[in-house]
Amino acid sequence: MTPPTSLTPKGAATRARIVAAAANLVLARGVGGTSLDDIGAGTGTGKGQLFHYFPGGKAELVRALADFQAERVLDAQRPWLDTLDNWEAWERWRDSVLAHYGSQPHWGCPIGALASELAGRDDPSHAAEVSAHMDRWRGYLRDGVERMRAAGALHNDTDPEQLALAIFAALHGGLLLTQTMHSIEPLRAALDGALAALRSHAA
Amino acid sequence: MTPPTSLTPKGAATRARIVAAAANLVLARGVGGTSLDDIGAGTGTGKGQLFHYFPGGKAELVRALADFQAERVLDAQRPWLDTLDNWEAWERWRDSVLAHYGSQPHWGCPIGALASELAGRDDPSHAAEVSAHMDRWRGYLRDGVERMRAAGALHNDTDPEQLALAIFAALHGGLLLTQTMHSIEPLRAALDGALAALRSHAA
DNA sequence: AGTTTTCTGTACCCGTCAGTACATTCGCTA
DNA sequence: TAGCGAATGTACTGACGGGTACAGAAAACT
Repeated sequence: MTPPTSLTPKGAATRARIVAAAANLVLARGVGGTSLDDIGAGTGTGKGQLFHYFPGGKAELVRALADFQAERVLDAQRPWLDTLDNWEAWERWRDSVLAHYGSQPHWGCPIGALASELAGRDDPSHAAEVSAHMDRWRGYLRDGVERMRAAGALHNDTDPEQLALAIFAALHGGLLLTQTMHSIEPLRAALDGALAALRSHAA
Repeated sequence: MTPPTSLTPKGAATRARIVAAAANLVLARGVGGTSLDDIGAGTGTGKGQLFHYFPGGKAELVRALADFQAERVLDAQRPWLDTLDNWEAWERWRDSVLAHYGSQPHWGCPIGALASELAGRDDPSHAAEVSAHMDRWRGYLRDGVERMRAAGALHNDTDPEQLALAIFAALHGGLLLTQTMHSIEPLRAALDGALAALRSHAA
């Protein structure tokens, strides 16, 4: 399950190279559309290395990909995501999301697409690990709504869980549509709509 | 490309049986996760029939599936979807969407999941045909927003295209989350949020 | 230097799956 | 009842892809 007991600097570099390249390939063509040979060709490596660094095979590689992409995506939203407690911060958060996904080499969300493709596959635990990232992400939004309410910016009867769910859904729906429409516009519209919904609860 | 020059009633029934069963299998496990043998087993048929009725192979079958599911999904939203011109109609529409997806044998949206899985695959025209269904669906929502504005229920500076995009994104994001959370709640929250955004443009 | 461990490359195995070939049965019409 | 096309069943093929075996190169450690 775990890579060899220790990694030399060279080994760590190779492993990182594989993850980064595989992440982009999978984002572009999906897990099912990306073979281990593709990944090897994209990194100048072969199956030897792949199974050396990911003894669990493709499943373990995909797990590593999910972790990698989750960090990348969440980092792009910081520091706003962590401190959502005023209207200005929400706007900034929206801008950072738009900027991040607009600069990606491909449309769509690495985590969302992964979660969707893996849902209802053979291994439920596999899908669960990916959706755990989704839950964490959604949790940040819920905390933000909660902070807004605590600060008196939102009505007291606002349900942070529900509202965060709505914002999170809008975000991912917008990302799904960027995939099919090949444009950033749906994401912008979706986030504007989500913030309008948030504002409709203003105290 | 087209099935044999003519179909007997028996043949038409078999074809329909294949489409219906395949639709559910693909909804549950995705295109990549469903083999032609699976479909055969699920309908008591074999590859003989599959290629008899869909000479274009899996690609043609998937196209038929998309058409089938699109009609099914849009029909479930009628008549509200066609006549969105007052607040009550939007509420009814929301209810019909919730009822439909709540009664499905599996979570998620057949069209949305298909569009996401096919985006960035080998055949772009294949993905385009699926997303054409998405565009049509979105068009109904845009017309509804347009009607609301024409009726004076929304501010005149409201952009129906943008607003419909936001509502459509919320819908599909909610559906994506039903897949990962195995609950209808995210869809309900997403639609409530979308309608709140719509109401924020009330005249 | 020598030994051990990590790193890298290649060739192979085996299951799965889309697609094909072809034989057989069914159902209609003459 | 003969014949024709549609409908069905089965066995096969060829490619692809995940995974394994194993051998050689490169470091690290003593």
